[in-house]
Amino acid sequence: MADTTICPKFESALNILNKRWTGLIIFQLLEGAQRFSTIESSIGISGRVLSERLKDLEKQGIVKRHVYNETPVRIEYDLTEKGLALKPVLESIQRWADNWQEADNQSLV
Amino acid sequence: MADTTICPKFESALNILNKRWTGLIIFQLLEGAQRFSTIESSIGISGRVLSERLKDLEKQGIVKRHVYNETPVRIEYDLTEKGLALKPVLESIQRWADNWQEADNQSLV
DNA sequence: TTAATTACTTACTTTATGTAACTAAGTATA
DNA sequence: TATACTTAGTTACATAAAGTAAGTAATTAA
Repeated sequence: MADTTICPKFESALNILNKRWTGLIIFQLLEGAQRFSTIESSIGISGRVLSERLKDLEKQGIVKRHVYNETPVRIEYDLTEKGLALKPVLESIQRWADNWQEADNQSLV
Repeated sequence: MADTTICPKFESALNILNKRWTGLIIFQLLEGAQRFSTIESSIGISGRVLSERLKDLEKQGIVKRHVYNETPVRIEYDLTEKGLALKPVLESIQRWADNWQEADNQSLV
């Protein structure tokens, strides 16, 4: 794949959103900290990919993992400040969707 | 893949952006109508996938294809009103990137 | 006649994602 | 004591998506 001349910050930001599921994961976490299994079932992602995404997002400083030594162990993920800063992005997508998307376009995926 | 309970319009909007390359294609077209080979080389996408994406985007009413019978034939793609309406989305991503992304994060893709 | 140009398509390879079963640590139950 | 349950993953394998490189069709130029 060739290098491009577009702003690298912008490109790396797009590379977060253009991976499948990341948008929905962040959207979910905007509602507050959540556990692995909750995210998994609420957005319908597979555990394999969720695990991969959360590690990516943690590495990028967008998500933070918290371990609570209860029984059984409780682990929660929440957004960092950097992650919370994506809220306007998700909101602008929501606005566009409300104005321009048909409600039954899911099949066009 | 399970059904989710999240707003279907929002989900289908995310499904546009979370396909690889669509964000960059739209970003390019925000600068005005462009031909296939121009988009191809400016963002570094392969012809195979670009062809696929442009068809998708056309089907969703985001991009319009214009044929000019010159020699050799000139074909240009530009954004529809619906496509242009994505400008604020791309701008909010740009803003987030400026504030939060490191310039050298490309490798984290 | 051969080559060049544009906008693709085709065949094949590599990477990403989906599915389902499995593991580890701790606790509860029979 | 052995079995089962829970959460948070991981592993192995299958399918789908994307990358690569070569090919095609139409038209024109050398």
